[in-house]
Amino acid sequence: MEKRTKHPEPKCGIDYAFQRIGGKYKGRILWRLRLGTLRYGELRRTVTGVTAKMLTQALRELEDDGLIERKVYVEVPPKVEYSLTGPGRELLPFLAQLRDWAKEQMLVNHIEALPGSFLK
Amino acid sequence: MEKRTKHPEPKCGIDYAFQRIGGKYKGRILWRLRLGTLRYGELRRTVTGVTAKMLTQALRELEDDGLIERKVYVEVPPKVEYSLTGPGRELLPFLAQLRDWAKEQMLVNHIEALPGSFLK
DNA sequence: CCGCATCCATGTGGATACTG
DNA sequence: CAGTATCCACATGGATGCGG
Repeated sequence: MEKRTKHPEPKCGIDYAFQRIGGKYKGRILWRLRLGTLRYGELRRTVTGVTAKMLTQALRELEDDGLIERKVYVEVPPKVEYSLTGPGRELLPFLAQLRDWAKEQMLVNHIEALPGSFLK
Repeated sequence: MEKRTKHPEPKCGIDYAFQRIGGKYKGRILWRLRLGTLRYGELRRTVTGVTAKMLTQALRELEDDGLIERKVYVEVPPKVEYSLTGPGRELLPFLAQLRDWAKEQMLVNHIEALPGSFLK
């Protein structure tokens, strides 16, 4: 094992942000942590479809980028807790807004896709 | 040539949104289009680092997802213009705030990385 | 319980050449 | 000008097994 992902030089703010939260699972991980601390296993169960490998990788990158904090309890059985940092928490309003947009889009697209929809 | 990308079933709103705008260049493309219509060549020059292949692919997916509109002028030389649709425009406040967050993070991280910073 | 190591399939993305 | 077509390197991501 060696280096953890190093981002290429961002071209602008939008680029910088997407390098940090643009992964396949990172948005959902941050969103799951909005209500407070979660253990590794809880994240793995609630972020459906993620494998242990990808979850660990995403968590490490989020940690390296200062968006989440990783706290290890040295005990048996092991316990590791993840929580948002200040910068990570600042992303929540944007994610909420994005979620609202998505919910509206899903509704509209679903209605338009219906056969014989009254909107057509 | 055949099928253009089909998204897997989204797990939630956050997932849905990132499937549509989460690519390597999509955020920057949408952001560049915030001020109005742009031609293909203009996009290619201003979205630095993108190749023709990837730009075309991203534009097609954004079009399929209803976030941008593609308008072809049948003339010589050819001319193709891209602009945001209604749903695409609704993403701009999100991108603007994300950009603000990123600018702040870049500033803070840069200061902390300086040797002998007064913040340390 | 929370990972890491390894192998392997598939996807992403760049370089180059070509076209209506 | 605005793309396609082809080739290929590398990254992403899944499956499985092992370890503190």
